[in-house]
Amino acid sequence: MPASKTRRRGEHLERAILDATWAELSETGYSGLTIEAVAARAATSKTVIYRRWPSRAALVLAAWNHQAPVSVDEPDTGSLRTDLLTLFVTIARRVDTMMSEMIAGVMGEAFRHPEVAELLRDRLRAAPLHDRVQQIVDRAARRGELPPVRVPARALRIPLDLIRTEAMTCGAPLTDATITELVDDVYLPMLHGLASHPDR
Amino acid sequence: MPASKTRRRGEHLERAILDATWAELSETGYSGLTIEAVAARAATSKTVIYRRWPSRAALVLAAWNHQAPVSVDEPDTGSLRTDLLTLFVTIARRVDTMMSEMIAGVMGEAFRHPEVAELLRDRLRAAPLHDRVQQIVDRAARRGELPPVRVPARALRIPLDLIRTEAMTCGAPLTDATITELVDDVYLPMLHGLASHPDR
DNA sequence: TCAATAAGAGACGCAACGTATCTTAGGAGC
DNA sequence: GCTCCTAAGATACGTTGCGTCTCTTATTGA
Repeated sequence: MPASKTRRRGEHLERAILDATWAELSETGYSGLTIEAVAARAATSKTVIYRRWPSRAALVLAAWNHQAPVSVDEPDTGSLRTDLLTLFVTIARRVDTMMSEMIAGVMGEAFRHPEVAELLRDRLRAAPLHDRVQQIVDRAARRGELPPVRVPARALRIPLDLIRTEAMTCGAPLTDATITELVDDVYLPMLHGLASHPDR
Repeated sequence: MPASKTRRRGEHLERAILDATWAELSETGYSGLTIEAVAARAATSKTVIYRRWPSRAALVLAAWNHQAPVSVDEPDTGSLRTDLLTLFVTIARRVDTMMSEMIAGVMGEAFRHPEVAELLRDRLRAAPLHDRVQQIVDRAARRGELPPVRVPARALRIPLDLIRTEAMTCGAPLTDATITELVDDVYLPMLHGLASHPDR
């Protein structure tokens, strides 16, 4: 492409590449994503991309982090169970097919590139959604639905873990029935167990 | 390779290919696995493999299923908690790094090949380990540690799901601390919750 | 014994990899 | 405003593995 456009640099260029990566992901998925296609879409060249990110997985992770997380307000629905269902549905909507395939792909490469593994781990652990659970539990305690508990960090992560696992093994969005199952057969019992046998 | 060896066929040949696949998986992992290398190791040619399996993922799944599952006896340790810890450790030992990377790889391809997705789903759901949980719970009920419960199918799958998720995001075998966390902060509370608030 | 079938060898065009080289634009410092 | 110097961008390269194809030859079972 001759000089009709001015040459981009730094921050600006980087954003363009990450946006192009995200667009490619949406269109062709992780397995179909090629550095060459990203370069073409961003109207730059492979070299520029390789200068910044050492692997496809690193690029994709950067693009993922670059995507502004849509903030969601979690309303008080008046009961612990419906609060949880709402939360699970919110998470499930976010972990769609493209997302799952991307995570599977990045996971696969994480075994070869330790630095990717670390980035991925951080990404999955830092999810702001985890805090929501404690808020929901606190509300339930205030209502008297549950004795007050401090939910362990591990238990806070479970909703996202379960939904991700399910989405990845099904290769399709979660059905309402599955979500109800996760809440009624797993998570709600777990919270009741935690609350009524504290510590142990 | 000229005809020093007699030409293999059918069943016999198939086993040789699946064994070669498993060996390649162990050595180079899923991401490094190539059909050409498998063919070379099995002393056959690509054509023969492509005639039987449409994709790398399908071949790997077949090799996985072909691996004879090591049968493990699950002893009665005298308490629900230690029974569970023993079970979790058994599962975790089985889901080692190679296994996790393989599953991640197959999952990635499952999104493109629906028939692979189905095979994978079957493989993950049919795990004989699921039944163990109900046995352990029944024993605990007999001891009086827990009211008797019928654990829902979804809840039976949780141990394997959690361990797999953890192994895949860590890229390393689970530590004892993690296993203890999964039992104490998640699964044991869940069972107590299920047992003391049946149905709901 | 002979035909049908499947194994095995190899060549193919293709796509993307990751690297290396070179030119040129644009920003910083003076 | 001029000049460096850095980074952008283009392109070409060898490599690897893909998946398909064609052709020969061994084996089997009727």
